[in-house]
Amino acid sequence: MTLYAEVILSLPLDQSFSYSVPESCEKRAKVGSRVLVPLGQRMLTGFIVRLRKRRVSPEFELKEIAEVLDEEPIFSISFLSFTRKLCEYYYSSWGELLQASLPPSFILKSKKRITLSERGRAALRDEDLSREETELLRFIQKRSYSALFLKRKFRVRNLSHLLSRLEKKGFILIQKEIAKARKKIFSAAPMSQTQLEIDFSLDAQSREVADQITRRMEKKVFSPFFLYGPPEKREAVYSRLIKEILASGCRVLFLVPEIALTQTLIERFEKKLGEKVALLHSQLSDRKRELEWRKIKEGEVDVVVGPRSALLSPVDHLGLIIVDEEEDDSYYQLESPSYDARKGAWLRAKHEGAALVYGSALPSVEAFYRARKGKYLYCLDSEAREAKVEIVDDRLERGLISSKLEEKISERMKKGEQILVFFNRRGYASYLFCSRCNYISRCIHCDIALTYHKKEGKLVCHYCNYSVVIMNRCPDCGSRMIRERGTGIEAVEEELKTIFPKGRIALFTTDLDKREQERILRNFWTGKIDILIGTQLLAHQVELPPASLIAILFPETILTLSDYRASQKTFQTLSLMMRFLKSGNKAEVIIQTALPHHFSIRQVALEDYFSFFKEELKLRRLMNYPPFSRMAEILFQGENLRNVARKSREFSTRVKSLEGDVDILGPALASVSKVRGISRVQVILKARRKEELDKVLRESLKTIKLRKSVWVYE
DNA sequence: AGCACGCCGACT
DNA sequence: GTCGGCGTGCTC
Repeated sequence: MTLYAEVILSLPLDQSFSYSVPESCEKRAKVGSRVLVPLGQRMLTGFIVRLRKRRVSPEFELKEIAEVLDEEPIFSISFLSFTRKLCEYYYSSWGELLQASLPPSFILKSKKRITLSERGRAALRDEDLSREETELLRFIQKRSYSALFLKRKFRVRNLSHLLSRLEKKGFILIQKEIAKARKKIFSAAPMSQTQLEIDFSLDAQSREVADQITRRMEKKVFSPFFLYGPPEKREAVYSRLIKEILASGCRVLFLVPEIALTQTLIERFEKKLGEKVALLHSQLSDRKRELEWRKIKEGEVDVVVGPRSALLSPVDHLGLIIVDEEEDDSYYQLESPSYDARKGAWLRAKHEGAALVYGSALPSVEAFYRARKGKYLYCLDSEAREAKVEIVDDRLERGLISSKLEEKISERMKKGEQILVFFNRRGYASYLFCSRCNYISRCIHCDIALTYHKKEGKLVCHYCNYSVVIMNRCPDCGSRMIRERGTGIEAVEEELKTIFPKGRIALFTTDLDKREQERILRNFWTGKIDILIGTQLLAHQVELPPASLIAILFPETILTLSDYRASQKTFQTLSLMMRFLKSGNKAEVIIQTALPHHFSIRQVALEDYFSFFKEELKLRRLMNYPPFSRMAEILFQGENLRNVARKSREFSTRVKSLEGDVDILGPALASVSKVRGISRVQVILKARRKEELDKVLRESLKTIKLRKSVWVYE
């Protein structure tokens, strides 16, 4: 009797494909196994998600599975159902998510190899060929190439046309081959005996919290916790919980923000937890990643530490998931397959009956609200400190650096103390314009003005990196009256260098490469820099030597973003910066702003998260933003705006025609309406509950055939 | 996604 | 007439 398999492929489709299982594969074809299957002209790696004894749709002949790639299923049933839930929640493709959870070498697919034939060689000599034909045949003279490579190399739109023509004429050979899977390497690493060195120094309050959580954890049913408190105390509680869970024979998943996994943290973890920990991070090579994946799969690892993608690692017997620094947005993957690892952790813990611990000193308003409401908030008091914070009203100032700030910096410099300056805009000026004809240089690929980078003498697009050498005449009217508008961080540096010519001043931005960034940090640590000026990148550093003066310039660059979370982002970023303040009452912070009365700036100054939370929550309630509603942002993208606009209108009409209590905003051009030549139109949906969004979105997304991304905010 | 097919203007 | 650009629709 024939078996039929339902197979999920890594395509941007919300659909499975059915294949018949040939007798030779019947034993190994199991739910959760990888298979090689034919689809159209290709061979692809898919995943069996269901086996049937009878075929469902008898209308057409099914193809056979070509090969089962695994001896034992690579995905457990519970992992399959968890990932399915996760991508349903975020409207992503299940196949893409499953693929993303595996090392790249586990995915086999056919590739077309193109080789020049003898006749082709002759034709190249003797025959008259079109420009494109000659170009391609010449290119493949020396060696053969894959079709995909050629497609990228030549910007021919319809390569398959060209290739099949050449094949018909006998000029080229097209072979389909499947890259050989590397031999299975089962790293037979011996079970490590490393004793866990865990620090138990918990104060009374932390011990009480840890005990409460432990008691609930022992029941081995899903239970969420939110740990609100400073990093050292959270870490102590985590250590204790990890120990408890390990003792009970379960494993731990520990998620941290992308940027937090620096070498120092990795070393610390290794020391504390020994070899039974797998550390996943972005610098890992494919080879190393595969090795770690296998170690986790084989159960040789008890604790998996990593950024959001670690959520998808194959840990069995999961007893505890920790999501530290819950407020960090790097948990939300915006590229396909998009998902939020914070919600993902919730879903996974629920599936596995595990405990879930979020931790933060600056929780997102949404999570904090839910934790309070759901009665799973646990507070660890931080030691009150009285930082001296002063808000300087910039509207009364003339220069970039207020006289107050200048005075303070000068004082600190005299004492030989270090200063941190935060300003969140790269470049020297937002743009250049001609004061005669008002011409502004814009990016040719994106709908945005080019940012002036004085050091490089360039105008740069911050969206696609396109750049042009700076002009001294207006390209439009030829006038020399080129002016700057909008201050960037390079201008801050220039101004400070003018005021303090002897000061050792450095910039810290993403414009520097990794090595330069490290060099600057080292120099700041060793005291070779007096004033370090940086953007977000600086604020997100895990550690910096404490500074006795921190200057925050124009936080309104974040506050005026068109995002309902702008206040929260401001509060978070400024608080992050203020972590680097030296303790003791001599240290101080200056916030120089044109919005000195805004509540998020005032409450940062008071270091009062709770007041900020209450204020922000009030606004969210008034405006019906999350956590009081759920929002979905749908971004339509395409080469011609006409088509994108038409499809997005079609979509909104469809949504409106469906029954549902959903508000619809747009379609409207996205805030940057074109990026890399792709036009962008967005629609925002708002509803009381996620289910209401689902009801209309599932239906209407299917019918619109255009590249689209969906993001969920809740 | 990637691939084939079919339609249409333009150029030997 | 063919070539090559482009939109459309399907893949078990």
